[in-house]
Amino acid sequence: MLAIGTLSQRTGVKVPTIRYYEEIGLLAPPGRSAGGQRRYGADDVARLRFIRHARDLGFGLEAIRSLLDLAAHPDRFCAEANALAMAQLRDVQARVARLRRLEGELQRIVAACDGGHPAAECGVLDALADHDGCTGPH
Amino acid sequence: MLAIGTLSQRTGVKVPTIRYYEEIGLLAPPGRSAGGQRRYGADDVARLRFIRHARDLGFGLEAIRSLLDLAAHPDRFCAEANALAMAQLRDVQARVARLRRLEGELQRIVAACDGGHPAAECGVLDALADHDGCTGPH
DNA sequence: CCTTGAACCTCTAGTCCCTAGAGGAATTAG
DNA sequence: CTAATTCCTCTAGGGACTAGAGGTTCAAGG
Repeated sequence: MLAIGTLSQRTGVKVPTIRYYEEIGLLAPPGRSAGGQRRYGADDVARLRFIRHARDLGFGLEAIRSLLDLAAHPDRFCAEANALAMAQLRDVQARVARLRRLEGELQRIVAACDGGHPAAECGVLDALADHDGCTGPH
Repeated sequence: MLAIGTLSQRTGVKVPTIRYYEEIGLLAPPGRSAGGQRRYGADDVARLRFIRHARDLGFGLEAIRSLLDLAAHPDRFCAEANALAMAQLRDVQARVARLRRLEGELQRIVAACDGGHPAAECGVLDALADHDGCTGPH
Protein backbone atom coordinates (compact mmCIF):
# COMPACT_ATOMS: atom_id res chain seq x y z
CA MET A 1 0.00 0.00 0.00
CA LEU A 2 1.26 3.43 -0.95
CA ALA A 3 1.05 6.71 0.90
CA ILE A 4 -0.17 9.71 -1.05
CA GLY A 5 3.33 11.09 -1.48
CA THR A 6 4.55 7.86 -3.07
CA LEU A 7 1.53 7.82 -5.38
CA SER A 8 2.38 11.37 -6.30
CA GLN A 9 5.95 10.41 -7.21
CA ARG A 10 4.88 7.41 -9.25
CA THR A 11 2.35 9.34 -11.30
CA GLY A 12 3.73 12.86 -11.45
CA VAL A 13 0.49 14.26 -10.00
CA LYS A 14 0.96 16.59 -7.05
CA VAL A 15 -0.38 15.63 -3.64
CA PRO A 16 -2.99 18.40 -3.33
CA THR A 17 -4.15 17.61 -6.85
CA ILE A 18 -4.71 13.97 -5.91
CA ARG A 19 -6.85 15.05 -2.97
CA TYR A 20 -8.68 17.45 -5.27
CA TYR A 21 -9.43 14.64 -7.71
CA GLU A 22 -10.83 12.61 -4.86
CA GLU A 23 -12.98 15.53 -3.76
CA ILE A 24 -14.56 15.90 -7.19
CA GLY A 25 -15.10 12.17 -7.50
CA LEU A 26 -12.55 11.44 -10.21
CA LEU A 27 -10.67 9.14 -7.87
CA ALA A 28 -12.48 6.84 -5.44
CA PRO A 29 -11.82 7.54 -1.75
CA PRO A 30 -9.02 5.14 -0.85
CA GLY A 31 -8.63 3.04 2.28
CA ARG A 32 -7.06 4.62 5.33
CA SER A 33 -4.33 3.62 7.75
CA ALA A 34 -5.11 3.17 11.45
CA GLY A 35 -4.21 6.82 11.95
CA GLY A 36 -6.43 8.01 9.11
CA GLN A 37 -3.93 8.49 6.28
CA ARG A 38 -4.79 7.55 2.70
CA ARG A 39 -3.40 4.25 1.39
CA TYR A 40 -3.42 3.45 -2.32
CA GLY A 41 -3.06 0.32 -4.41
CA ALA A 42 -1.92 -0.55 -7.92
CA ASP A 43 -5.33 0.26 -9.41
CA ASP A 44 -5.05 3.82 -8.18
CA VAL A 45 -1.64 4.18 -9.80
CA ALA A 46 -3.03 3.05 -13.15
CA ARG A 47 -6.10 5.26 -12.92
CA LEU A 48 -4.12 8.31 -11.95
CA ARG A 49 -1.60 7.70 -14.74
CA PHE A 50 -4.50 7.55 -17.18
CA ILE A 51 -5.82 10.85 -15.85
CA ARG A 52 -2.40 12.45 -15.97
CA HIS A 53 -1.83 11.38 -19.53
CA ALA A 54 -5.20 12.63 -20.69
CA ARG A 55 -4.66 15.95 -18.87
CA ASP A 56 -1.28 16.30 -20.57
CA LEU A 57 -3.07 15.83 -23.86
CA GLY A 58 -5.39 18.69 -22.94
CA PHE A 59 -8.57 16.76 -22.12
CA GLY A 60 -10.86 18.46 -19.62
CA LEU A 61 -11.75 16.70 -16.40
CA GLU A 62 -15.31 16.04 -17.55
CA ALA A 63 -14.08 14.36 -20.72
CA ILE A 64 -11.69 12.32 -18.61
CA ARG A 65 -14.54 11.31 -16.37
CA SER A 66 -16.39 9.97 -19.41
CA LEU A 67 -13.32 8.14 -20.66
CA LEU A 68 -12.73 6.52 -17.28
CA ASP A 69 -16.35 5.56 -17.07
CA LEU A 70 -16.06 3.92 -20.45
CA ALA A 71 -12.85 2.12 -19.53
CA ALA A 72 -14.65 0.72 -16.48
CA HIS A 73 -17.29 -0.94 -18.69
CA PRO A 74 -15.28 -3.00 -21.18
CA ASP A 75 -18.41 -4.44 -22.76
CA ARG A 76 -19.72 -1.07 -23.95
CA PHE A 77 -18.87 0.24 -27.38
CA CYS A 78 -16.17 2.82 -27.62
CA ALA A 79 -17.68 5.21 -30.13
CA GLU A 80 -17.83 7.79 -27.38
CA ALA A 81 -14.12 7.49 -26.62
CA ASN A 82 -13.39 7.99 -30.26
CA ALA A 83 -15.69 11.02 -30.43
CA LEU A 84 -14.09 12.59 -27.37
CA ALA A 85 -10.61 12.14 -28.79
CA MET A 86 -11.67 13.59 -32.13
CA ALA A 87 -13.27 16.58 -30.43
CA GLN A 88 -10.08 17.12 -28.49
CA LEU A 89 -8.03 16.90 -31.67
CA ARG A 90 -10.21 19.46 -33.39
CA ASP A 91 -9.98 21.72 -30.38
CA VAL A 92 -6.20 21.52 -30.37
CA GLN A 93 -6.08 22.20 -34.10
CA ALA A 94 -8.29 25.27 -33.71
CA ARG A 95 -6.10 26.58 -30.92
CA VAL A 96 -2.97 26.05 -32.97
CA ALA A 97 -4.50 27.97 -35.86
CA ARG A 98 -5.47 30.86 -33.63
CA LEU A 99 -2.11 30.98 -31.89
CA ARG A 100 -0.28 31.01 -35.20
CA ARG A 101 -2.26 34.07 -36.26
CA LEU A 102 -1.40 35.73 -32.96
CA GLU A 103 2.22 34.82 -33.44
CA GLY A 104 2.23 36.62 -36.79
CA GLU A 105 0.63 39.75 -35.36
CA LEU A 106 3.00 39.78 -32.42
CA GLN A 107 6.00 39.45 -34.70
CA ARG A 108 4.76 42.41 -36.70
CA ILE A 109 4.18 44.39 -33.51
CA VAL A 110 7.53 43.55 -31.96
CA ALA A 111 9.27 44.51 -35.21
CA ALA A 112 7.57 47.92 -35.05
CA CYS A 113 9.73 49.02 -32.15
CA ASP A 114 13.22 48.27 -30.87
CA GLY A 115 12.53 49.60 -27.38
CA GLY A 116 14.72 52.68 -27.84
CA HIS A 117 12.09 55.37 -28.28
CA PRO A 118 10.08 57.54 -25.95
CA ALA A 119 6.73 55.88 -25.36
CA ALA A 120 5.02 58.52 -27.48
CA GLU A 121 6.64 57.04 -30.60
CA CYS A 122 6.52 53.40 -29.62
CA GLY A 123 5.38 51.14 -32.39
CA VAL A 124 4.26 48.48 -29.93
CA LEU A 125 1.92 50.82 -28.12
CA ASP A 126 0.65 52.22 -31.43
CA ALA A 127 -0.04 48.78 -32.76
CA LEU A 128 -1.99 47.83 -29.66
CA ALA A 129 -4.05 50.99 -29.83
CA ASP A 130 -4.87 50.46 -33.49
CA HIS A 131 -6.43 47.15 -34.37
CA ASP A 132 -6.88 48.21 -37.98
CA GLY A 133 -3.18 47.72 -38.56
CA CYS A 134 -3.61 44.01 -38.05
CA THR A 135 -3.29 41.63 -40.93
CA GLY A 136 -6.25 39.46 -40.04
CA PRO A 137 -8.87 38.91 -37.37
CA HIS A 138 -8.13 37.47 -33.97
CA MET B 1 -21.46 60.66 -23.34
CA LEU B 2 -22.02 56.96 -23.71
CA ALA B 3 -23.89 54.53 -21.52
CA ILE B 4 -22.11 51.32 -20.64
CA GLY B 5 -24.07 49.29 -23.20
CA THR B 6 -23.02 51.62 -26.01
CA LEU B 7 -19.41 51.45 -24.88
CA SER B 8 -19.77 47.69 -24.91
CA GLN B 9 -21.01 47.70 -28.49
CA ARG B 10 -18.28 50.04 -29.69
CA THR B 11 -15.48 48.02 -28.17
CA GLY B 12 -16.73 44.45 -28.21
CA VAL B 13 -16.20 44.12 -24.46
CA LYS B 14 -19.19 42.81 -22.53
CA VAL B 15 -20.91 45.00 -19.97
CA PRO B 16 -20.04 42.93 -16.87
CA THR B 17 -16.46 42.76 -18.08
CA ILE B 18 -16.27 46.55 -18.30
CA ARG B 19 -17.49 46.81 -14.72
CA TYR B 20 -14.99 44.16 -13.72
CA TYR B 21 -12.15 46.13 -15.33
CA GLU B 22 -13.22 49.16 -13.37
CA GLU B 23 -13.30 47.13 -10.17
CA ILE B 24 -9.73 45.96 -10.60
CA GLY B 25 -8.55 49.42 -11.53
CA LEU B 26 -7.83 48.83 -15.20
CA LEU B 27 -10.41 51.42 -16.18
CA ALA B 28 -10.88 54.63 -14.19
CA PRO B 29 -14.29 55.05 -12.53
CA PRO B 30 -16.26 57.11 -15.05
CA GLY B 31 -18.63 59.99 -14.38
CA ARG B 32 -22.22 59.21 -13.51
CA SER B 33 -25.59 60.44 -14.69
CA ALA B 34 -27.99 62.18 -12.30
CA GLY B 35 -29.49 58.78 -11.60
CA GLY B 36 -26.14 57.11 -10.93
CA GLN B 37 -25.46 55.36 -14.24
CA ARG B 38 -21.95 55.29 -15.73
CA ARG B 39 -21.23 57.72 -18.56
CA TYR B 40 -18.17 57.27 -20.76
CA GLY B 41 -16.23 59.50 -23.16
CA ALA B 42 -13.98 59.02 -26.17
CA ASP B 43 -10.92 58.34 -23.99
CA ASP B 44 -12.64 55.38 -22.45
CA VAL B 45 -13.45 53.96 -25.87
CA ALA B 46 -9.79 54.20 -26.89
CA ARG B 47 -8.51 52.71 -23.65
CA LEU B 48 -10.95 49.84 -23.75
CA ARG B 49 -10.13 49.11 -27.39
CA PHE B 50 -6.49 48.97 -26.41
CA ILE B 51 -7.28 46.51 -23.64
CA ARG B 52 -9.46 44.41 -25.91
CA HIS B 53 -6.82 44.21 -28.58
CA ALA B 54 -4.11 43.25 -26.13
CA ARG B 55 -6.39 40.60 -24.57
CA ASP B 56 -7.11 39.21 -28.04
CA LEU B 57 -3.37 38.91 -28.50
CA GLY B 58 -3.17 36.91 -25.30
CA PHE B 59 -1.63 39.46 -22.96
CA GLY B 60 -2.52 39.02 -19.29
CA LEU B 61 -4.26 41.81 -17.44
CA GLU B 62 -1.14 42.67 -15.45
CA ALA B 63 0.91 43.05 -18.60
CA ILE B 64 -1.85 45.23 -20.02
CA ARG B 65 -1.78 47.33 -16.90
CA SER B 66 1.94 47.95 -17.47
CA LEU B 67 1.40 48.77 -21.12
CA LEU B 68 -1.37 51.24 -20.33
CA ASP B 69 0.76 52.81 -17.65
CA LEU B 70 3.53 53.25 -20.16
CA ALA B 71 1.20 54.70 -22.76
CA ALA B 72 0.06 57.24 -20.18
CA HIS B 73 3.62 58.54 -19.79
CA PRO B 74 4.72 59.40 -23.34
CA ASP B 75 8.07 60.75 -22.15
CA ARG B 76 9.24 57.43 -20.70
CA PHE B 77 11.23 55.02 -22.79
CA CYS B 78 9.41 52.09 -24.22
CA ALA B 79 11.92 49.31 -23.62
CA GLU B 80 9.45 47.75 -21.23
CA ALA B 81 6.68 47.69 -23.85
CA ASN B 82 9.05 45.96 -26.20
CA ALA B 83 10.07 43.45 -23.54
CA LEU B 84 6.46 42.64 -22.69
CA ALA B 85 5.59 42.10 -26.33
CA MET B 86 8.63 39.87 -26.83
CA ALA B 87 7.77 37.85 -23.74
CA GLN B 88 4.25 37.42 -25.05
CA LEU B 89 5.58 36.35 -28.44
CA ARG B 90 7.85 33.75 -26.86
CA ASP B 91 4.98 32.49 -24.74
CA VAL B 92 2.77 32.09 -27.79
CA GLN B 93 5.54 30.32 -29.67
CA ALA B 94 6.06 27.89 -26.82
CA ARG B 95 2.35 27.14 -26.65
CA VAL B 96 2.20 26.55 -30.38
CA ALA B 97 5.12 24.13 -30.16
CA ARG B 98 3.48 22.22 -27.33
CA LEU B 99 0.09 22.09 -29.03
CA ARG B 100 1.63 20.78 -32.22
CA ARG B 101 3.16 17.89 -30.31
CA LEU B 102 -0.22 17.20 -28.73
CA GLU B 103 -1.84 17.33 -32.13
CA GLY B 104 0.51 14.63 -33.36
CA GLU B 105 -0.17 12.38 -30.39
CA LEU B 106 -3.89 12.85 -30.70
CA GLN B 107 -3.83 12.00 -34.36
CA ARG B 108 -1.99 8.82 -33.56
CA ILE B 109 -4.46 8.02 -30.79
CA VAL B 110 -7.55 8.74 -32.87
CA ALA B 111 -6.18 6.57 -35.67
CA ALA B 112 -5.86 3.70 -33.20
CA CYS B 113 -9.60 3.21 -33.04
CA ASP B 114 -12.54 3.75 -35.32
CA GLY B 115 -15.10 3.68 -32.54
CA GLY B 116 -16.52 0.33 -33.55
CA HIS B 117 -15.11 -1.94 -30.86
CA PRO B 118 -16.09 -2.92 -27.38
CA ALA B 119 -14.30 -0.66 -24.94
CA ALA B 120 -12.03 -3.51 -23.90
CA GLU B 121 -10.31 -3.39 -27.29
CA CYS B 122 -10.41 0.36 -27.80
CA GLY B 123 -7.16 1.80 -29.08
CA VAL B 124 -8.01 5.23 -27.71
CA LEU B 125 -8.43 3.96 -24.18
CA ASP B 126 -5.29 1.84 -24.49
CA ALA B 127 -3.27 4.76 -25.72
CA LEU B 128 -4.42 6.91 -22.83
CA ALA B 129 -3.57 4.23 -20.32
CA ASP B 130 -0.11 3.73 -21.77
CA HIS B 131 2.04 6.80 -22.02
CA ASP B 132 4.99 4.76 -23.28
CA GLY B 133 3.35 4.48 -26.67
CA CYS B 134 3.79 8.18 -27.19
CA THR B 135 6.25 9.48 -29.71
CA GLY B 136 7.63 12.26 -27.56
CA PRO B 137 7.19 14.01 -24.24
CA HIS B 138 4.28 16.26 -23.38
C1' DC C 1 11.11 2.55 23.87
C1' DC C 2 11.55 7.24 22.63
C1' DT C 3 12.43 11.05 19.94
C1' DT C 4 12.79 13.63 15.91
C1' DG C 5 11.54 15.28 11.50
C1' DA C 6 9.21 14.39 7.45
C1' DA C 7 5.00 13.52 5.60
C1' DC C 8 0.32 13.48 6.39
C1' DC C 9 -4.48 15.48 7.79
C1' DT C 10 -8.50 19.13 7.25
C1' DC C 11 -10.03 23.53 6.19
C1' DT C 12 -10.09 27.99 4.16
C1' DA C 13 -8.88 31.15 0.77
C1' DG C 14 -6.69 32.61 -3.40
C1' DT C 15 -5.46 32.42 -8.53
C1' DC C 16 -7.19 34.13 -13.48
C1' DC C 17 -10.72 36.19 -16.06
C1' DC C 18 -14.59 36.56 -16.32
C1' DT C 19 -20.03 34.92 -16.31
C1' DA C 20 -24.64 34.44 -14.35
C1' DG C 21 -28.37 35.64 -11.58
C1' DA C 22 -31.37 38.17 -8.15
C1' DG C 23 -33.83 42.09 -7.05
C1' DG C 24 -34.51 46.68 -7.89
C1' DA C 25 -33.85 51.67 -10.06
C1' DA C 26 -33.14 54.69 -14.16
C1' DT C 27 -33.73 55.79 -18.81
C1' DT C 28 -35.86 56.16 -23.37
C1' DA C 29 -39.18 55.43 -27.11
C1' DG C 30 -43.73 55.74 -28.35
C1' DC D 1 -47.38 58.45 -19.13
C1' DT D 2 -46.47 53.91 -19.63
C1' DA D 3 -43.87 50.04 -20.97
C1' DA D 4 -39.73 48.05 -22.35
C1' DT D 5 -35.15 48.20 -22.03
C1' DT D 6 -31.08 49.15 -19.87
C1' DC D 7 -28.76 50.04 -15.90
C1' DC D 8 -27.38 49.43 -10.75
C1' DT D 9 -25.17 46.51 -6.75
C1' DC D 10 -24.20 42.31 -4.74
C1' DT D 11 -23.19 37.48 -4.44
C1' DA D 12 -21.78 33.18 -6.25
C1' DG D 13 -19.80 30.04 -9.61
C1' DG D 14 -16.49 27.93 -12.84
C1' DG D 15 -12.13 25.25 -14.24
C1' DA D 16 -8.22 23.26 -12.38
C1' DC D 17 -5.78 23.74 -9.30
C1' DT D 18 -2.26 26.16 -5.54
C1' DA D 19 -0.96 27.97 -1.03
C1' DG D 20 -1.06 28.31 3.77
C1' DA D 21 -2.36 27.55 8.72
C1' DG D 22 -2.48 24.65 12.45
C1' DG D 23 -2.38 20.18 13.95
C1' DT D 24 -1.53 14.71 13.70
C1' DT D 25 0.71 10.34 12.22
C1' DC D 26 4.42 7.73 10.64
C1' DA D 27 9.16 5.60 9.96
C1' DA D 28 13.79 5.50 11.14
C1' DG D 29 17.68 6.13 14.21
C1' DG D 30 19.58 5.94 18.88
